[in-house]
Amino acid sequence: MSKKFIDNYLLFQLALASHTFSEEFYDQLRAAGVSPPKWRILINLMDCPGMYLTALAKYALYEQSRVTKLVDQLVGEKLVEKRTSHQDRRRVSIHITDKGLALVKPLVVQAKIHEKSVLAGLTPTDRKHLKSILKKLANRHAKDMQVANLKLVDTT
Amino acid sequence: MSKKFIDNYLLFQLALASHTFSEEFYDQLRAAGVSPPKWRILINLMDCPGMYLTALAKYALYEQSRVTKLVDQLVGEKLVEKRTSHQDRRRVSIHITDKGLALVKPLVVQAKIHEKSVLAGLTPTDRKHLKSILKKLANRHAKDMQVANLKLVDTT
DNA sequence: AAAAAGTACATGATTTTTCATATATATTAT
DNA sequence: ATAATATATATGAAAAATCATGTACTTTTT
Repeated sequence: MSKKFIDNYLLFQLALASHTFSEEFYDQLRAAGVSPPKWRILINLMDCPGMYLTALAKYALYEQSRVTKLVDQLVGEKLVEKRTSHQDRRRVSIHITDKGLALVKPLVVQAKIHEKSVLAGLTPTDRKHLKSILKKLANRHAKDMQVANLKLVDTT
Repeated sequence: MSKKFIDNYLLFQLALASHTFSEEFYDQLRAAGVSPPKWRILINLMDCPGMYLTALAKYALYEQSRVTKLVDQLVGEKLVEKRTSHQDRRRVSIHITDKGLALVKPLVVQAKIHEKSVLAGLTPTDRKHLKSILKKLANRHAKDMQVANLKLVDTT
């Protein structure tokens, strides 16, 4: 079958790789009773606790209003907490709870194992190249963050 | 800010790259009045006209029932046509119309220009490595297609 | 120091997407 | 040939996501 345009189109290639491997891992997540969006919120908070809601949204690649709703659900499950900033009472910093950490930590272990299985399909040099190139590409997103002059975490 | 896990986690890196660049292009699409899902259906059909609905769904990375609905909308806009297969009357092969091609072709030109701008941020060797590695990764998806023993196009 | 403009987050209506399942046709096993 | 199983697509209710806008607070301008 000829897929002349698509198979060489970077955006499709990236979407395909992302989709294929994410779905693989999402099956494991769902088996643990965690939806993919909640996982994305939780690992971001694990990496960077106390992030402000808008920053969290940008890092988790979701819309702000969606993150408001996801966070509210997670608050209901006692997996995260919201704290109003004292410096700026409009802002809400989000903190992962101990319960949240207890849920997410074993999933991080699983994620690392899964990642290994994905990378196992590549040669060591390919692995190195891939990660280094993806990091270079990530800078464009990082620039957007700067342009937005985004304040990330609560430093009270 | 320390993002120790996420910044090195392949699935996140892929999602970030895919998201960042796709959103850039989606802005152009929306300006042309085409939603991202419809674009994905249409380019797949441009590349491979007459695909069966289920195959189209796998290639466009959407669920079957969703593609049924997207295709029905596109039929309403006269951008694609559905034809029942004579060999297997359950199957529906989807064909892009001339109107559909006329809509999509200029967008393909834009997509190629946009892709160039993305790749411009990389060295020529990085560009080569990236595409070749992504193609290797794509084989896992291709294997799924084979496992599913998917009949792709109508050959009446 | 007001007024105006800007920002962070929340809210609710609308749209999109998913999930479970129905329907129609094909294939396989008896 | 018939029954049982499997497959392709459609459908409709439910859930999730988006969009436009509201509210509360801050910053900037005059």
